Amino acid sequence: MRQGWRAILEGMDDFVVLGDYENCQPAFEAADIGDSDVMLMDIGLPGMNGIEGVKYIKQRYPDIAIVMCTVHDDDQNIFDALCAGAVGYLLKKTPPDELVKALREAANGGSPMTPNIARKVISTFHQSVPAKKNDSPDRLTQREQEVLEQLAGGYSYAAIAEAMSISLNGVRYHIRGIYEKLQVHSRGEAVAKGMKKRLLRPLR
Amino acid sequence: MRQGWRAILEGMDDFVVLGDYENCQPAFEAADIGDSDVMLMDIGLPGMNGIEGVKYIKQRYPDIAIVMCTVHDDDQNIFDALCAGAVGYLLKKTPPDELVKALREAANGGSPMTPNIARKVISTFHQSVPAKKNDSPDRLTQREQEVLEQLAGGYSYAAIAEAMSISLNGVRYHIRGIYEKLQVHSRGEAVAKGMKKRLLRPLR
DNA sequence: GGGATACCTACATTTTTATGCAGTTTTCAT
DNA sequence: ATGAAAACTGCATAAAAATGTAGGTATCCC
Repeated sequence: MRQGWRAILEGMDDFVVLGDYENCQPAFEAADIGDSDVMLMDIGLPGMNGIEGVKYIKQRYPDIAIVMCTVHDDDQNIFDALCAGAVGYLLKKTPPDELVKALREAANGGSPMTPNIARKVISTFHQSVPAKKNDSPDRLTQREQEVLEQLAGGYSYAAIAEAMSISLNGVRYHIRGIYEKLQVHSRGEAVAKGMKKRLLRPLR
Repeated sequence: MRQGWRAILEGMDDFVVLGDYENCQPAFEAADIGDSDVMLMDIGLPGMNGIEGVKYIKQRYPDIAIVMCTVHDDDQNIFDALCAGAVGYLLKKTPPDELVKALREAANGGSPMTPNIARKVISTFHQSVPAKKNDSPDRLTQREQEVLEQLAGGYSYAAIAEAMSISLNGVRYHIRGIYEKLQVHSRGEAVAKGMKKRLLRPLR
């Protein structure tokens, strides 16, 4: 597969293949590794796996655009790779012409992904819908939602009280409601659970 | 512009245009609005803006795939739209053939985006690189990083102590370090700041 | 052989949080 | 008109968390 791609890429006049390796070790020892603009990386590799490989490269050469190309399409691997610093994520079944297009895109500041993976990524932003009147046995009230957001922001009860123009006890009242509905017993847990349940937007 | 797109889409035999509207109000009143598979939405609209529009639709018809198509390419608008529930984000300069392709992609479970926007989205996953020995006047130590992750998980000091096999005071020791380096005075603030600084992976 | 840094323990004190209990007001649906 | 739900207020107490002070041990660098 590697050989095939090398051949294809060498055939394009806007690509130069600096090297191809079966695993991270020899690749990272190559003298010209730092000259790469784009790097294609697998995950299931002998020795250091691809995700660790991404971290390693990112630490030394932060400007190389790394695109994952692997058979793994589970959330864990996808998000781990992206967190590690990969800019794109393709599956091995990607046809050659799309791969070439993807590499160009990566080199030009884009982030090539399969449509499916793109949707997974985008979905992490979606907040849970308030839902009119139905389902969730105990969804947060308007005010509770507001308090939860403040909690996530790291403000003290006193600060929240002031921001919301209510008393300290008022804040306590809402927090009680939040804890009960979320089934937690501390601020940290509430925020963590709020994130998981998409009640809070990722605070970035 | 709307008229142009309508004409183009009506020309495709796999599209049926249910309607096109200048703003949200009349669109949401259309009887067949719920039958849509895909919806194209602008942001700068008279009356209810596009982001609010997305929320409104998502609440009533969660299965409609909404693709933003707008001139706004600033982070705020992009992420607000995605948080509100949009599955794709295009710019108005998108040529017709790509737009059609994007709408098909959206209908088939994909998330069309311009390469630039895709990179912005992916970048939110990237964690700050540990950095060998240089810069950041006070970056967290290995252990502090671990503790911060536990804090973000919502665990109590006691739980963290057990998980890390150190004493309660050991946990306190590291938390001190974190607070000082992050210039905060509470758990919530530390987690919030850790997220902003990309020290923590978005906990989704 | 220092000196700096990370890692850890222990103890004490003050602030915040978490919870229990009680009561008032407004709104909204039956 | 009645009742449930939401949005508060107050007071009290126990449990956590935040901070200050004071050590002790490794490791790495010059």
